[in-house]
Formats: sequence, C-alpha cells, structure tokens
Amino acid sequence: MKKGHQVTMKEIAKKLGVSVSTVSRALKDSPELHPETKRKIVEMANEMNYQPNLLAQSLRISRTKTLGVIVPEITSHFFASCISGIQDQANVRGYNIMICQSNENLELEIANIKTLVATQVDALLISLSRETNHYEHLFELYNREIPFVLFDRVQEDIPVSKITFNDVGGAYQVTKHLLEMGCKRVMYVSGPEDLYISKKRKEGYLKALKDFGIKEEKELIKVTDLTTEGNIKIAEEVLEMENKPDGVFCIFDPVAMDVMTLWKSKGVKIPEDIALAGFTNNPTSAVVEPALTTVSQPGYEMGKLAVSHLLDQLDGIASDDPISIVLETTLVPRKSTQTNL
Amino acid sequence: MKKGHQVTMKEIAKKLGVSVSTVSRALKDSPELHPETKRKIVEMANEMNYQPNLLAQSLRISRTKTLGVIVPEITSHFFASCISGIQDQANVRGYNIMICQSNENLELEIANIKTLVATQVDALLISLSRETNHYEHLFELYNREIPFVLFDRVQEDIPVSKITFNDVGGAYQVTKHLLEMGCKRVMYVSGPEDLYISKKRKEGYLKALKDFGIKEEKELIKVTDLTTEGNIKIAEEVLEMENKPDGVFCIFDPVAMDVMTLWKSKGVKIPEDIALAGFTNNPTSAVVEPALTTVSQPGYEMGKLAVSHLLDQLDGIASDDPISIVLETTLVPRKSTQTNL
DNA sequence: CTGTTAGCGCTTTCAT
DNA sequence: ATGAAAGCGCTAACAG
Repeated sequence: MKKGHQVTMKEIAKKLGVSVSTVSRALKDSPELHPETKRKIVEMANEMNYQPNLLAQSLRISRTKTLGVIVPEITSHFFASCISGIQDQANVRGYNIMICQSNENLELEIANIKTLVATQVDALLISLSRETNHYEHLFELYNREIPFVLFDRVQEDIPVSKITFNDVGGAYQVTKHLLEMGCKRVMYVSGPEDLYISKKRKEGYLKALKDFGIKEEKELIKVTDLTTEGNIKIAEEVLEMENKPDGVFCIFDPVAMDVMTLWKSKGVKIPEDIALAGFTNNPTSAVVEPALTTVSQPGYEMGKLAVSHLLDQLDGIASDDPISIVLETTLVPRKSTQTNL
Repeated sequence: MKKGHQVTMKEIAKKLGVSVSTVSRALKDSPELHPETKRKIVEMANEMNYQPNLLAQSLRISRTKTLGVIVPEITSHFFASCISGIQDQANVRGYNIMICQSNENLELEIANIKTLVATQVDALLISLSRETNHYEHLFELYNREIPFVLFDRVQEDIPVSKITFNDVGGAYQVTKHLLEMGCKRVMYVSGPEDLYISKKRKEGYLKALKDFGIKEEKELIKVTDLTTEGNIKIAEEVLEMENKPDGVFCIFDPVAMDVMTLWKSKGVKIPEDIALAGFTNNPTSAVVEPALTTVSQPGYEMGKLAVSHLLDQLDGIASDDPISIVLETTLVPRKSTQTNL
C-alpha cells in the first residue's frame, strides 16, 4: 500500500503562480501581505486540503515537540495512569508523546532510549526497569545534554530532576497502621535489595518499628524476587516459621495478592491469623476478599507533574538545577488489616 | 534548558577534510570507498558520538517508520494490552509508535488523528471512542490515502481492514453457559444501542436464546449508559422487577462489577439468587467475590495482529483490499455463575 | 508586498 | 574513490 501524496506548499505556489515563501507567509497569517493574495492562497490551501508537514518544520527548528516516555510496563495500571497523566499534560503544552516499554529489561531500556533520541524527541521521561543496575546510558544522556527526568523508578546519583513518592512515609504509614491494629510482630516483604524502592520502604518500616519501641528482627525481613513463584515461596516460608508474624507488609500489591492466594488456599484467616498489607493500590486490591489494605500512589498526578516540570525546564520557566519532587501517598485501610473489627 | 548540540555528518566531514557524501557513504558501509578513509570516518564518528538524525532521513524518504495509535483509554487494562502487543510487534518490524488517547471523546479523537497525520506517521491503528457517531474524519483519512486499520471499536462501513473479536460468538457462549447452568430467565444488560459491540453481543444473546427455544422478552433487555450511576440504576431496577431474571449477562465486566456491588449490599446472593456474568475478563473480575464469569479477549494478540496486517499491507506483502480479522474469545466460567455447585 | 536564497541533516545521482 | 549538487518541505533573512 502506498501512502497517498501530501499536498505541499510548492504545489500551491505553482498552481497560483506565486512563490513558496508567499504561500508560507499567507498560511501563517503574516501581516505584510496583500489581503487578496492571502485570501486566494488560504482558499486554495483549503481546497487542496493542505496539511503542514511537521517533520520539515521540526528539522528546521530542531525541535519536534515530542517527548519520549519509557516505562517498564504499559499494562501495569500504575504506569498506565502515569502515561495518561503525561499524555494529558503534554497535550496541554502542545507536545506529543512517544511511548516505549522496557519490559523490565535493561537492554531494551537502552535500545528504547537510543531510538527515541534518534527520532529527535525534545526530552525524555524515564522510569527505570528493575534490571537496571548500571547507569551509563543515563549518564550518556546527561553528557549529551538531552533533557530528561526520572519518575517513580529513579536512581539517586544522576543529576536530573526526579519525581517520586514518599516511599518512606508510605511504608511508615502502613507499618504504623499494622501496629496500631494490634500487630506485635510485623514482617516486611521486600523486593530485590538494590531496588531503590526496596530500600526506601524498608526505611519507613524500620522507622515505624522504632517509633513504637520495637526492635528490628532479621527474620522479619524477607526478600522476594517479585516473581509469582518467589512470592509464593515467601508465603510458604512464613507459615513454616515457628514464631510467625501477625502482620505482613508487602512491598507491592501483587506480592500481597500472591501471598493472600496461597494463605487462603491453606486455610489461613486474613486478618485474624495474619494481617496483610500491600503498596500501590491496584484496582484488584479493592475487590479481592478480604479487600487489601494498601497505600495509594497518584500515578496520574505524577505523570502530569513530571511533564510540567520537564517542560518548565525546557522553556526556561524553571531552573535547570535538578530538583526532587516528592508526592505524598495515602494509606487505604481495608479489611485485610481490620484485626479488631 | 537547552538541548545539547547533536553531532552532524557535516562536522565529521569538516574535521576530516572530506565531503559530507563521503561520510554518509562510510557510515552506511558503502563498498566503493577506500577502506582507510572509511576506517577513519567510522572511528571519528564513534569518537564524536555521532547519532544519525532520523528526522532528516524521514524527511528525505517521506517515511518515518512510526505508527500512530489511538485508543479510547490507556488505563483500561484491555487497551493497555493491545498497546503492548502493538508496541512489541511494531518494534519487531522496526517501527516506533506514537500513542494518543481519545478519552472516549470524538473531538479529541479527531484532533489526535490530525496531529498524528501532521507528524507524518506512516499509518494509523485506531480504536474508536464511544462518542464517535459520525465518521467523516475516517473517510477523510481514507480519501487522503493514509493507511489505517480499525481494531476492537470499529465502524463497519469504512473500507479498511478491521480486527475485531467474535462478539456474537462470545455473547452466545456466556448466554449458553447461563442457560446450561440452569437459568430460565436470562437478561442482557446492553450498552448504548448504537454501539457496535452492543448490537453484536445482543445478536449472540438472542441466538443462544433461540437455540434453547426461549422467546425474547423485551423486559429482559436493559440499556445502561455505562456510567457507574447508570449501571447501579439498572441493578436496582432488576431487584424491583416482579418477575426477576435468574441470570444476567452484562456487556462489560465493569458493568457487572457495579451490579454485583449493589446486589451484595442489598443481600442478594450471587449466583444462588441471580447468576451474573460479564465480558472482557478484566483483572479485577478474577479476584472479586464471587469471582466473575466472563469472556476473555486476547488484547495483546489483537494488537500484534493489527500491526502485522497493517505493515504487511504497507510493505505490499498483503493485498490492499480490506479484510476483516476476527479473533475468537474464550468463556471463563467462574463462581458467579456456578448455580449448581 | 513578494521573490530569491540559504539552510535544517541526510542521501543519491552525476561528475571527475 | 571521492566531491559537488540537488532535493525532501518548510521558514526567515535579505532584497527589491
């Protein structure tokens, strides 16, 4: 199939016996132009169904008005919300977005960045893959002075603006909630330990324990690889402990869901036997039985803010100095932790 | 913030005292070139960190290797799956994608198409918004010979390829399932009646009734506007009927979820009092209590196939004649219809 | 008020 | 084996 021919200014010019620049001027409503000429050109442009070629414009001004977005996974509800926010805010500011997913894969993340840069996006919004454990590709972006921001999955050492959630605070909230509901032994199920979020949430967890005068216990921190198998293994391990926890806070909702599934199948009562909480507030968490206590993160807002700040920097409205924007999370208490109700 | 300068061939050429065309040839490994010159150029390009400007190439060849995608909503799990499939398959074929969401809004759909066309995407993949009730913008695309396909939310009269699910078949499956589970009075909760999917699913519903020798009853077909309020209103109306249905098939899972929520709050037992089924197989449906019987639609596959076919047409591998690809759906029987278990 | 010219970055004849 | 020139579609500086 051949794409249909697009009308160009040149063709309009030829048809009307004027020069291309006159057509250009007419179409952008330049004042220094005979009204009659202008009228004729505009008319003809409409008639021929002329549409400007943004590609050509972009090449000229070296700006595409396009932002590149890289997320680990589009199908995750959280990232979909971010994208939605990015999209909406980008449109408000007259930008388009080009989206790539890394599938949590470092190689793909690098490849995506390369493609987006090659297509001349004006800037990038990146949320790192889980696999990303070295950062040369980001430093290269930085060195090549291609503006970008990191959101949600960030790396602290890169000198660009970052938009994150208050993970420490969120984890603190859930842990505190579990303790307030009467839990004495609260476990934290972490993701891989080099993950930024793993660390931050652990920090909040420990802080809450400390505030309640509870000593950290090694065996009350477990690490999952975040696969379903890994999560289930943890759930089983917990049941085999002689001194079981009475409350478990999982780093992500999906982890908690896997744990819940296994426990339910083993007849464990939630929250009576063990209270359970997650983090992210996925749609499924509201609907599962028992409904899962979690922490909600405004992904849409995060996306909007990321774009606003990035474009503010691009437009010189905001300073180029990297800043860190931290969004607050909200505890969503539900049945899975209502031990005393 | 100013975007950093990108190295161009011109600069490499100048530095080496050769012409731009030589650089171009070296970089695309042309054979008719002195090996030594080539080596030097390639080396210098690496050293200077040269990256080709795809924009310039695109302008030259009038092809961007970019596909435009328009979906009603990115945050819907189903469309996110489609996008994921589109993305992956596009990458396989060396294409990028540019995504826009219409937010179920006709004006935005039209605006999105315009932008994507202006940015010179090579082709479009479109899933229509719910509001879309006239189709000039699509016929215009057609007339301007911009290749596109429609997926999931299609319009039958437009002479382009369409990828859809067998909605008639899916609706037939659920209805049949309800009848087989012992339901005598099965209701169909439809969306707005001019919606393509509303019609198709009604067709399947009626076909199943007929095959079971059951006569269509006007009061057993209800229409919701698909808002939560609308859905709840229907749920209430059903409870007020003197001759209630004993099985209800809702056009989408979210509708069924709203209905379920209301009924549960009123003490209606599902499936004992009334069996309930949806369509789409959203993640939440698997997890709600009782788990919702539904029909699963392979969105990821749909996305992949849409891209494959579209690019086959673009590349002349497939004929330009529009075809209709129909994907089969699968019944997912769950607790909400297990009346006899 | 309008045309000519040059240039954005790249590729591809056409010369040499 | 390499360079010069033209052109993709558009705009802006420079001349009239």
